[in-house]
Amino acid sequence: MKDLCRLEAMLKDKGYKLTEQRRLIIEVFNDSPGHYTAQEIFDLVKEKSKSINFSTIYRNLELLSILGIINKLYIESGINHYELCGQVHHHHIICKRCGETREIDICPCEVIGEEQLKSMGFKITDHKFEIYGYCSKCSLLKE
Amino acid sequence: MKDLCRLEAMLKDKGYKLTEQRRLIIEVFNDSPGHYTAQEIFDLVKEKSKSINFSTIYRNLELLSILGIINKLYIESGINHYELCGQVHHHHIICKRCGETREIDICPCEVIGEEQLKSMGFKITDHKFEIYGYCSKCSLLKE
DNA sequence: AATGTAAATGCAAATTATTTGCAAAAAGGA
DNA sequence: TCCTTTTTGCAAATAATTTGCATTTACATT
Repeated sequence: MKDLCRLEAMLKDKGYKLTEQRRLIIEVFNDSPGHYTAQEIFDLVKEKSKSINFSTIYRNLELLSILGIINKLYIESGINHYELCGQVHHHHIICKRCGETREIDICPCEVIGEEQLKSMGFKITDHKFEIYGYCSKCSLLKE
Repeated sequence: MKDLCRLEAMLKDKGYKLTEQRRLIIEVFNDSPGHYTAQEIFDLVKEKSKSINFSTIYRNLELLSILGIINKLYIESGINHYELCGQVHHHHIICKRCGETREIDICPCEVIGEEQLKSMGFKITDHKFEIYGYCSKCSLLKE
């Protein structure tokens, strides 16, 4: 809840107005951590008995991204997902047969030196590390 | 050149026909290694004075992906890139604004211990590591 | 509290990458 | 050459996202 206030303060600080819609979008992220698509946000806001337009959602996701409040992440299917910044960081190991997805907390960026990352000439915002293979059950079954 | 023949043989092997268009698409990858978007392939094929339809390109990229001849790279700009499989192992750093994609040869799996990978209980086959951010040009633009 | 103004919203239409249905054309074996 | 199956081109459909514009809203200032 205080988080919510902090985020709202951040908006005001930069001269953005605190609208009902904006509050509802932030609330989605705040209510339960995780990553959401624009569609999911649309549905969740609607559940709160408030209709919202997709263009409003996209415009605000863009804004929150730029302000560094949320992070746009790409998850394989071509649909963008968004998550609050500063959550517990993790990656995934995925079974190619059954699709089981498990979180792993090894992060390559912790292991790779800062300098090496900086030397790439990019302003790095995030990264994806996914390991694919067969889980214990499936590696028995497979072939 | 022999590579091209090998790929073409692979197609025939599986009962697919070897069309002019298919040969031209494979040639793009063969001519110079790298990753291409559908649009880039379209343009490159056109340069060879042969018109080709986008649906043909997409259908063939899909096919070549399934056959394990090329690799589909999902990148955050929303445009998919494709590259030949079996190139020197590398990963990518991708600009979220302009989509510029550069190869990096840091590989997390070399850095993370074998034992740690094994301890996950998966039979690991492959992995993906992508770093996202803004390239030098775009980090200036994006205020 | 009333007002003015810049910012934000909703709506509908545009855009962009990609996919699909279908008739016509081409590949490759018989 | 003929036949069957695959592939292509075309045009239209999707799906996610973006944009233009008139209307509405937030909120600082009277």
